[in-house]
Amino acid sequence: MPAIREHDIVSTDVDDDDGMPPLVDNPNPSMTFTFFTDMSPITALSADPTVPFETIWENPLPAPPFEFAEPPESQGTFHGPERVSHGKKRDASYIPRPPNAFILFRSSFIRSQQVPEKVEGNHSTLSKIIGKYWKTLPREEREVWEAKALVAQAEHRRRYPDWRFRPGANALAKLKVKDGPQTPNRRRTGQGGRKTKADATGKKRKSGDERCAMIADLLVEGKTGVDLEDAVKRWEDCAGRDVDRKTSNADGGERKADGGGDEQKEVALANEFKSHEQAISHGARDGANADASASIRAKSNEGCPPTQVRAQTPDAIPDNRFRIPLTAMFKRSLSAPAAQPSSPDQITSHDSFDSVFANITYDTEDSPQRTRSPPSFSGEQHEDAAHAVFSESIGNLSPLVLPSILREGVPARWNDPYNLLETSLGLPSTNCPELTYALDSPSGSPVDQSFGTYSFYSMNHDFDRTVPPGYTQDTQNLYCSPKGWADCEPLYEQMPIFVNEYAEAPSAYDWCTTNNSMYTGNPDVLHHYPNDTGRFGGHEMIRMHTEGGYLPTIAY
DNA sequence: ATGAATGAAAG
DNA sequence: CTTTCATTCAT
Repeated sequence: MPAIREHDIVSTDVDDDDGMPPLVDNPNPSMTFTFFTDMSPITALSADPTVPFETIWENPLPAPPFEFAEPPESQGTFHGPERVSHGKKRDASYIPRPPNAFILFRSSFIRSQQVPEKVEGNHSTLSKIIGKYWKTLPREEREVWEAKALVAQAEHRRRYPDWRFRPGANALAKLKVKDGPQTPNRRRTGQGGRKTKADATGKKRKSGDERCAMIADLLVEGKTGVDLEDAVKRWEDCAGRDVDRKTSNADGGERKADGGGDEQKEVALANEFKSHEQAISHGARDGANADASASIRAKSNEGCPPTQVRAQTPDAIPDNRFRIPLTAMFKRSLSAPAAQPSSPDQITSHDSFDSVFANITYDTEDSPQRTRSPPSFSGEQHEDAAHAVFSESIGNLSPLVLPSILREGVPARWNDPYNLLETSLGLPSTNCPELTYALDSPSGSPVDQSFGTYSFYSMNHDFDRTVPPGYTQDTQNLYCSPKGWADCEPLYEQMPIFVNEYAEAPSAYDWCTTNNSMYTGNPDVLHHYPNDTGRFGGHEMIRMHTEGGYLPTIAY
């Protein structure tokens, strides 16, 4: 029994059924809101506390390429605290951290068993491979995982409102339990601490890294399973030959900081092998990795590619430099006091709505300037204001959704955080912080239930979320383009309406304005039609019709 | 302020 | 052990 637990607060009250924190009397209120009578609870899916937290990201629906197809036997199984995370014996009531995007990705990847055990069974090595693979993910694809992480985080907050991350607590407990010497407080020994594997590992480790890179590249090319195994085998043959050749030369046994020739040679070798493999079979995966030209020179000797340098899997996708991660966009510390301490069990759709209403503020306090993230956005202030709203929305209301998935050939959507199209609302600019979400959906069923109408309405269309950082308004054409800031006026709505990763792009949106004007349109263009009157009590209304979409695994 | 440390999954 | 990321802790 650990002396210190991270969640000690949670245990203040235990008389409830599900071990949830005390039911705080939920005041909700003070703000008047209007709802549609036909709105169904959007909480339906996640209100059940018996559902493992992990279900948030354990969505069994296959939807490549954004989700890995998993072997049948593993589907529907949960992996998480309830199942004893990973051999780590912990207090039954221990609350793990919510997973981040990468962890989710990694879990899914491993569960998908795309890399055969024979190829690599060591999880440390797998982490390396997956880490490299992760870096090659196109932005849209990574956003999916970031969004999942957001959802997971939101759900985590919902289930454990009082939980906070306490790095020190566990460490202290450890020290206490093991009063022993305890390895020098050096964690993350990275390279410094214990690289005593100098000798025999000298060559091994290096080629091991190279192997990881190679496997990652093969994955990028779309190779999995047996194909991957074969390709790896071929590479190992070639690499082995080359390594032998190299070791015969001379090697003091230096690695690390070696930046010099050997590493580069190996990289070159790997690169050319990659192109060689590409020649053998074209990768089916998307991305900017299509480089068939290099594959022409596949005149291999003994099945091994000739020596030649070639660009490898990029360490970082250029685009990512200018991209605001969803996790940053919706960032709000879990530890930040819940603006609305309502009990999870009490969360109903209306409660959710209320909480949303009641907590929308322009609090710029918790918006940490991303000092290092995006290089230079002159529109940070705007974004900050927007960020506050987003944060609250995510934190209390929750992501109804996951970020839009920009599929191949699918134009940017009006509500895509990074792609503004014609979204001018042409509405009066009255400032009114209230904001509401709602979801018309068949209530109840989990995961793969299609949802009919997805509604979003706000009492204010002018919350400062009009132009995302890096975008500027084109007053002529009424759209924003990534130029700069200049004189942006709040003519555009940027609403974080997300759809879960399995949802198709909405077929149409429509919304009603205070003028009882109705807008409708496709994801890329919205049209106006004025026939719907008086329906929404004078509030801003956006309704999104979707087809073939699914409810998010979790909703509030 | 900013870097270091922690821990989330996994076996 | 090993990854990335989010968060907290310490300087």
